[in-house]
Amino acid sequence: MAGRPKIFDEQEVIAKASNIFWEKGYEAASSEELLKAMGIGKGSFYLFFKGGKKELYEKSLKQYANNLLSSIRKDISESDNPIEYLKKFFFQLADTTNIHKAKGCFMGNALVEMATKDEYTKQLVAGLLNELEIIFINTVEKAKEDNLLMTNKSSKLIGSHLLNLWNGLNVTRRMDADDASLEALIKFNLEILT
Amino acid sequence: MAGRPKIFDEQEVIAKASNIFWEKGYEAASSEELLKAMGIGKGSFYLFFKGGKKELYEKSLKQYANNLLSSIRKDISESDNPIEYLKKFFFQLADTTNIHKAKGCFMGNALVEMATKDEYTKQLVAGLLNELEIIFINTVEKAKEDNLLMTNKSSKLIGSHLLNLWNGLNVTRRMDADDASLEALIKFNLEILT
DNA sequence: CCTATTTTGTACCATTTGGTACATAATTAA
DNA sequence: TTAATTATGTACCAAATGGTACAAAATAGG
Repeated sequence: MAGRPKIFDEQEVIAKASNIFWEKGYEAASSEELLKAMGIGKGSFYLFFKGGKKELYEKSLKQYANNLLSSIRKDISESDNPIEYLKKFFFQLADTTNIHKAKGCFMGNALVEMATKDEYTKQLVAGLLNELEIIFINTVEKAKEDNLLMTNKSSKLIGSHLLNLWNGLNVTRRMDADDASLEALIKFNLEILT
Repeated sequence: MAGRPKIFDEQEVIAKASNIFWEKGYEAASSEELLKAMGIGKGSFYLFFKGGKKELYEKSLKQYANNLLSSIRKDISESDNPIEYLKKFFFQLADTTNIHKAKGCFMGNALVEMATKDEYTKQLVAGLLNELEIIFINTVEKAKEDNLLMTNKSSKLIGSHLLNLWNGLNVTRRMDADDASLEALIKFNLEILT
């Protein structure tokens, strides 16, 4: 294989672009700052991302989501009490020291921005969030089987509740409520997991 | 008072601009389409909105929110069962025939878009959403006094839960879930009002 | 060492952006 | 009728946008 060698790794530059997109959203992230963050020039970028900014955005969302989902799946499968894991997962949203506090959920942000702007991307993001919901549902279902959880509510209902809680908290916490209020709110919404 | 007469009403043009901002967000709403929707030219616009697009956006948010809040307060004060009113208020979010289904909540959208972009506007919107929360809290509090509601949870907790539910549903329903699932989700989250 | 191949960096570009300048139109008060 | 005042419409503008063209650089194989 001849040719000048690439100076970047695709996954790495996508990860760097993700941070910009997550913080600023699609439109507000200029290609200039994206390129700067990625550390590559326009020549290379448009050679490897023929779809331009939109392609980069979609790949950012997919990669970020898949990493997150994989990480959660792994943690749950390794946990001896998945319900407790879920609780911690939500309580982290009340932690002010969390770096990502003001950024919300990358997928949720994208859903809001793309909902009226780009049907394809919206469906893509909706699918990713759906995968998170499925994780919730499966985790709850298995916990029931393992007698870790007693409830007459369906796993589907609880899973959809958890996803909606996730979506809501990622908006609500941007109102700068104090940690204690958020914690009480989360605790209340997780009583179903008791 | 001398001078050429105005051809527009400020509140009316703000309302028209609100529809564009609500649907597209701040950045994606171009001044061209805003002006077109408002039916006025640049000359008039920049004369009355010295702050330009940003001022228009903020006034749109304030006016929309104040109208909504006033309307809700009025409905509640006239209702003989405010708790039932609240339930209907939420169940409308599961109605597909609702015109605004895909648009989410104007304030929630703005909070997401402005959170990392403009601290002032973010605080403004957070304040407006807070007013909605206060309505929830006061309504619940009064319902308790009137024995319309029995619960050992604080009104503040329930109010914050309702606001978070509102925020969540306005994101979640953009995933195009079917009405029945959304209804079940809402029903579950409103059991506290039973 | 030369050639084919692949990547890189930069100069360039059309379009769109929000916003301004200013002449003109439409009023009222004197 | 005229002068002062206020609103309107349009021509214009600098800056920023995402994207393209292309020459130069860096490699591998022959």
